Amino acid sequence: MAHFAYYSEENYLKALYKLEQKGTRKLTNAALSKMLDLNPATVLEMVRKLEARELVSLLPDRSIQLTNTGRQKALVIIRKHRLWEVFLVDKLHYNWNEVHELAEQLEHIESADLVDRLETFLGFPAFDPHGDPIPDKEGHLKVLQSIPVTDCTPGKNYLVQHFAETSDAFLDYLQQVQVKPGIRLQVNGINAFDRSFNVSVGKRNMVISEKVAANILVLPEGANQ
Amino acid sequence: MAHFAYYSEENYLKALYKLEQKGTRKLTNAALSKMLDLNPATVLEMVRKLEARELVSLLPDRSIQLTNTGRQKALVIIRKHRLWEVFLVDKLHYNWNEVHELAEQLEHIESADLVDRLETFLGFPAFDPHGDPIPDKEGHLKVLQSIPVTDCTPGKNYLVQHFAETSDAFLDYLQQVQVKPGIRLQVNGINAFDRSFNVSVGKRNMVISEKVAANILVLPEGANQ
DNA sequence: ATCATTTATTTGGTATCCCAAATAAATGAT
DNA sequence: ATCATTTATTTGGGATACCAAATAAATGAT
Ligand SMILES: [Mn+2]
Ligand SMILES: [Mn+2]
Ligand SMILES: [Mn+2]
Ligand SMILES: [Mn+2]
Repeated sequence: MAHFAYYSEENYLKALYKLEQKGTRKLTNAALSKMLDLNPATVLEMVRKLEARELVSLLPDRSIQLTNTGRQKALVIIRKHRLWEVFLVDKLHYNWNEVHELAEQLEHIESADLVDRLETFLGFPAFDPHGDPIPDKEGHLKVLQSIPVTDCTPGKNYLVQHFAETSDAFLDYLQQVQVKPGIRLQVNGINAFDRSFNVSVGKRNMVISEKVAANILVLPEGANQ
Repeated sequence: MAHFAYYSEENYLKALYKLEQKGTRKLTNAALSKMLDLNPATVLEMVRKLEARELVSLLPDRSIQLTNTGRQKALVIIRKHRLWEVFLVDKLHYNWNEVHELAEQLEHIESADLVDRLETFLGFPAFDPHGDPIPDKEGHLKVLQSIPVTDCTPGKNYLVQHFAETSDAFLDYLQQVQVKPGIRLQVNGINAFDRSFNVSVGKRNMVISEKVAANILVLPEGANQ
């Protein structure tokens, strides 16, 4: 085993990929520092190392861009992270809101084929326990057509697909109110006063804040995954 | 997750435990450096850090001794290492001679209960794929009464238990000649010329060098494990 | 006891990642 | 255009973990 693990490099690439996916137009040092919760000086230093390794490009306007190599590497880490999460939930019976931190560690295990064997063992799952798609061996990621609950047509049936937020606080909340991927959801109405949402989830009626509604992403029932 | 992993500390403790078990009477810096394949200056520096952390004691004769805390920590790592090896062989279908390096990484995953869940999932195995006993939750390790093939009574039946050597070269050799834990072994005779051993392994007869014989550890057939 | 070899230790580096504090540059609101 | 705020960058450090080369100390064989 190599003595330098380059865990950090992998975490930076993943963070950059996530910012890129979020549609952040100009990927700044400040945004990346905030996402990684690290000092901007640290991040600047590291980004320059990543540039030397040709994993990111620093554009003239000082914005940071993943190279194809960098993006590919990020997708490998995401693939590993999500497959380990499936393992933890399906095989070790963790709750789906408990596995993220462990997967943060496991995603860095270095091996040519461990993750592929894991995928086979798990029966080639398409989604992780949070409803996020798992990149295939070639790094291809399914693009989801999901929309936030705030954009749902009232009265129409939807299926919860995944979530825009991934914080522990939000996942714990979802666990508590029993909202998870695959469950049926319908918007019954919106309270004009605070823009909170009356929804049916499974067989229960409940009220969720606009903020929560914006972070639950759903698919129209019967749509292709 | 803490940013300092202390992988090295764990590897040092494991190495010290193994030297201790091997019966090395005076545990020197030189022996530890050789086992870890690191520069003696590096090892000395690290041993002093371990002493500051009260995981080892440096005796007046400059020998290194694990404290109880240090030994307990070593046993936790060994427990994790061996359970991950069982996972890799039983669930991901690796060969038993391919899993050591991967387990070297996986043993460092930090979690309060991952290893216990893994143990449950694997059905509480008593031994790893190499025949070595797995410490329990409290760090208790079965003491094996195994003896090297060089000490066997010719004509008597034995079962291969585990191995004194764990190098890749040796494990690959064993895989090639199909010697693995659980297989029956009998010494038919010893060649006076080079002290090589004529043995029956399973249903086959073969000749093994004295060095190989010394590194295969067996139990009399019918003995308590 | 002497001398050669081995072992332990010191010294001065390196690489990876991280920080705080100071400064410089860019941005934005008036 | 001016000034305040935000962002980027520089500078000087720190921790973990490693190395090579020089020196000191211990060991062992004669
Ligand atoms: Mn996750
Ligand atoms: Mn991570
Ligand atoms: Mn290890
Ligand atoms: Mn083993």
